[in-house]
Amino acid sequence: MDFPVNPNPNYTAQFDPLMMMDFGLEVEDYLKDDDDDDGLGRGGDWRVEQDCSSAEIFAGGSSTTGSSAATATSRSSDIKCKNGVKKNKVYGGQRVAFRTKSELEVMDDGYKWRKYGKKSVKNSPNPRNYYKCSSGGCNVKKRVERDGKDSSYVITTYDGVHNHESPAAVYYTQMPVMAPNGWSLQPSSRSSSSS
DNA sequence: CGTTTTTGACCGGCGC
DNA sequence: GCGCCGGTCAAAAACG
Repeated sequence: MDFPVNPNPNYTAQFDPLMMMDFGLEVEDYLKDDDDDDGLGRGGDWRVEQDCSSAEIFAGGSSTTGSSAATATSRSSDIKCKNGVKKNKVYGGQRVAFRTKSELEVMDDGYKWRKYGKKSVKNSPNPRNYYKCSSGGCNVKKRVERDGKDSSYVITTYDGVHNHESPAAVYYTQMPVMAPNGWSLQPSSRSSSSS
C-alpha cells in the first residue's frame, strides 16, 4: 500500500545486474528467468501461471574458484515446475541468484526483509537464512547463504518480484550506470546489534 | 507498543 | 513405508 503497482512501467526489472554492480559488488554470475510479464505479482496472487523455468546461475568456471562451489547442487534441478499443480507458493516468478563477495550476508537492496527462518543445509557448513519482504502484499522471498567453501562469498537468491517500489526509492531512470557519489554497499540499518 | 528476531517443530516432496 | 531434505510457520523474546 505504500506504493502503487508499477510506478515505472517502463522499468519492469526489479533486480538488474547493473544495479548490483552499482552497489559495488562483484557479480560473478547472474541470470534471469525472463523478463517476465508483469501480469503477475499483483496483490500477491499465488497464481501459478506460466511455468517455472528455473533459472539458476553460478557458472562455476569463472576462474579461480574453480570449484564452483555452489553449483554443486543447484542447477539443473528445476525447482518444482508444476503448472497449476500446487495450490499455492511457487508462483511463476522470477528467480535471481547472485554470488557476491561480501563480508556481510545481508546487503541493503532498498527493501525491508523479515527473516522468517534459518536452516542449515547439508552442502554447506553455514546456515541458510530465509527472508521475506515486509511489505504488505509483497511476497517476495530472499534466500541468503554463505558459501561454505568461500566464506567470503555470499549467495543471495531472490524469488519473485516486488509489487511496490523500494522504500529507498532509488531513482534509476534510464541511465546506464549512475553511481551517486558515495553509493557503496552499506549494511542494513537494522540488524546491527542483535542481541 | 509494535515490529522483528530467534529457535524448534511441522509439513510436503522426493528418493530409496 | 520410511528416511531425508528443504522450506515454512509459529510462539516467545528482544529491540527500537
